[in-house]
Amino acid sequence: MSERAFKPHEIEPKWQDAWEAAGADRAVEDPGKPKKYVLEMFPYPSGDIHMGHVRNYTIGDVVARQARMAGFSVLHPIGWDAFGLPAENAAIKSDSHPAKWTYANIETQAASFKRMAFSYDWDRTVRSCDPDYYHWGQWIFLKMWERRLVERRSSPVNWCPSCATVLANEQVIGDGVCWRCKSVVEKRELEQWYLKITEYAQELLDDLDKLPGWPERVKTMQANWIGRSEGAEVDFELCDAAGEPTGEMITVFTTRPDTLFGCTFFLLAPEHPLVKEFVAGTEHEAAVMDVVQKAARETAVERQLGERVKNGAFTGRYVINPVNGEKVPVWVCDYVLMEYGTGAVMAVPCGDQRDFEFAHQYGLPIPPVVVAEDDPLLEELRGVKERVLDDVPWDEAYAGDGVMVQSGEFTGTPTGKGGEGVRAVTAWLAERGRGKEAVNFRLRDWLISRQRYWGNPIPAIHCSECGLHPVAEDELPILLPMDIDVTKGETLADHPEFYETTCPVCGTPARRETDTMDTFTCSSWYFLRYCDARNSRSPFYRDNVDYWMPVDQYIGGIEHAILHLLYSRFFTKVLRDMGMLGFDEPFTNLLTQGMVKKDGETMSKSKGNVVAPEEMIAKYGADTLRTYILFMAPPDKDLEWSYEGVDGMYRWLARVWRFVNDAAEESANGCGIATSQDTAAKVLNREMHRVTGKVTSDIERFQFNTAIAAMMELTNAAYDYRRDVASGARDLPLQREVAGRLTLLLAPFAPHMAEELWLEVLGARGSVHEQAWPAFDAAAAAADEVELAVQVNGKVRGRVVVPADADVESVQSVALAEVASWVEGKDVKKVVVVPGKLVSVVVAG
RNA sequence: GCCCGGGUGGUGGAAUGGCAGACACGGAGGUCUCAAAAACCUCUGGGGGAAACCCCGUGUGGGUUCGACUCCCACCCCGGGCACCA
Repeated sequence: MSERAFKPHEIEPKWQDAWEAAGADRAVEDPGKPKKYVLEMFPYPSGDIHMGHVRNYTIGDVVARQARMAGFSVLHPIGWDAFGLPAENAAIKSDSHPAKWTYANIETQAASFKRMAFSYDWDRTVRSCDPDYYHWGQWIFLKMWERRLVERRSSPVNWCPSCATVLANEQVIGDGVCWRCKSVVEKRELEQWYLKITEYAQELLDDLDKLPGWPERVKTMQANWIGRSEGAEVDFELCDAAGEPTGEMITVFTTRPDTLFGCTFFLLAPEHPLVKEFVAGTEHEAAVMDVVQKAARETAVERQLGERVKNGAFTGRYVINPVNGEKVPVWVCDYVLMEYGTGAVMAVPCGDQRDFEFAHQYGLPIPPVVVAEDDPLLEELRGVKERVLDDVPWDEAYAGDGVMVQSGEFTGTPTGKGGEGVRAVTAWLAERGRGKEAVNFRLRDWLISRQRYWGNPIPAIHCSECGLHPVAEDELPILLPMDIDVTKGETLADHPEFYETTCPVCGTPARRETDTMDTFTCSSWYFLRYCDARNSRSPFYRDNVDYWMPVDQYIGGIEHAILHLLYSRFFTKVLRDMGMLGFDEPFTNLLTQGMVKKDGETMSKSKGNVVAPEEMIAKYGADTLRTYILFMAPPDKDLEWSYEGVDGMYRWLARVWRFVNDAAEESANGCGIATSQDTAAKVLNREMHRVTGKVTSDIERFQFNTAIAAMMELTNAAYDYRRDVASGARDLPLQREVAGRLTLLLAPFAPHMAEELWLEVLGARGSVHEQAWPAFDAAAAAADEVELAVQVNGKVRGRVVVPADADVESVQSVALAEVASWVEGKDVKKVVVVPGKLVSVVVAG
């Protein structure tokens, strides 16, 4: 037989050109079809594509291609997250300009994506470093400013000495290192720009419940990051240096107001403004300032190291506990954080492990106020209202549920997390105006300013006469100047021609802001821009966004579980409140794909274990690479690269190729007969229908590995048929139908080969990618006879073949006969028949 | 410490509570060939047995069930996130 050889390198470029010329992948708003927005996180143009890209974008491409065949109007766009520090570092290394490096890499990656046959609508390409994109990033910033969501203020911030810029909280990862360069982050007190994401903390938390299509893991991480705590704010009255009440209040946040009677000291963060005021010129100044300075010097890493020693010092001042009027000493200590709550804490050593340790260290009293029901101590203290015991006999604090003791009128109240005691004490305080219910979040505002050149300029002007002003909307975009030499370490702050301007309010000489925005501001709305990518009057029109959004399927790495995904949710909610769009959440379904590893480790140049996608395309073709990377593991799990596995995938595709060619040729020559009644043909026909259903449902559930396995089973069934049935006796129309079906099912995975088989081998009309996805026929997939396992007391002792529609009684009797020797002489207690599966016989004796 | 995942052959991995190990890689043997490659065929969890077949087996120990990789309880190990957050 003179069949055509499988030559991926000839057919792949041919079809890529043909599809591009035909504009095959353009997204069209077709009112006659349901829409589907399939999106993969856009890449950073860091150089050649790597296997992580191949995996991410292949997953998305299979989903997009299958959706088109299944009758959806599909938006599947691509772009580049093109601002950022690596471009500056690369420019310094190569004595070049970040723009040059960035655009060159975009070209390289785009060419690779085309070679991989990713079916993008290239007309909608977005590059975040293009002025027509970052223009609208600046515009959104101004709109946020109008809505009081932008703030410039001074606070302790994270500083990366290697990147020479500040970082957002979310960008400090692991043991206090920079997310990008892994350097140890320092604390500095600086004035910076913030987006007030905390205004949306509650909604960002609540709306996680609106995302059933997100992995539980990601939602948990976001919920933990937002970190909501319920409790109360309690006002303590300050005393003056002589210990006399001043009438002035200081507020603390606590989750356990029910333990207020156990408060024996009061703590201030080292950075708290009252600290210096309290100790200035007193005998306590030296010791307190020692604690303050030590805390300031401490790096994030030092804080992580081993068992932390708590440092503290008495300030000489007192506050008054509102529930019992007790005078409580005020200490400064390094485990209280200025950024959380009010920077002041009521210490309850019997109920909080940190306070417990601190009290031990400095010899402060630890009176028990909440005692567990099963604690013998409760017998001694039950009903005791006044403080009679000053030190608990415990080795550690008790934070669980229990009964209040030594707590005045509240003594005897059951309490614990959300217990009655919490509500009772809070209500008591509220009645007297000394406290109220309160909620605190761990989430901090998003620090977005960066002291770097290659980013979106912040559109603001500093006037020494009249303050800080936004740039006028019609002056946007503030163009990022190109004549900056980063190889000399220059930033915008080194270029007067950029920053010298006049104040838009008073007209005096003023200074333009020289910080740029965090790149994550660019990636927080790019998915909206794709819906209306060439709009020059607005970031996007609402009609277009409301048509395509929300993203039906979003695909990307787990490393963005908090960062990008949280910021994008925030932007979406703000834009919704601005009336720019009409939905609450940007990404309906999220798939976090696993990493591609080699020898158990992530691929990296320094480890020398990188497998280059382009080399694999050159050796096997893109179809093999695409199919392989989906077959090796479920998409959300890590994948271990195997060269042998790629060989195997190539072999299978070649096997499919030969079968389709043989089936087409035999059909054309007519060297067989139609005998679709025989058993072998029935088996093959059924397998074709079963596999159609399996591949369809597996793609829906992102189980690409089992979808491919099912297609392999169909291939094997086809080869079994050809082996078992002599060439003159084959059912040629069936063979041809199977060949066509396999080609259609394979189209999203191996698009070039499927197209070649469809048009050139099977001689069909119209691109395979424009064909309707084959419908699943359950009746045709059903067998008329089924084999059942017969169990006796849970063990398989035989098998019977029965008609698929056999009634329970006849199945039972056939099954009992099959296992007669196991049942003989025993008492049959029960027979369970599971249709199509098995028969379970229970015997005794 | 708290919160998520996960633990199945030599390997990657399959199994709406229903025959554990689909599919593939690797391995062994074979067909074709002067030979090799390719292709094709057979076998491939462990133990016992000549064989039919039997016993054991999804991290460990219990439980629910006619039946558990799957559900429940306790524990061990691995990976990830958070962590002096009051």
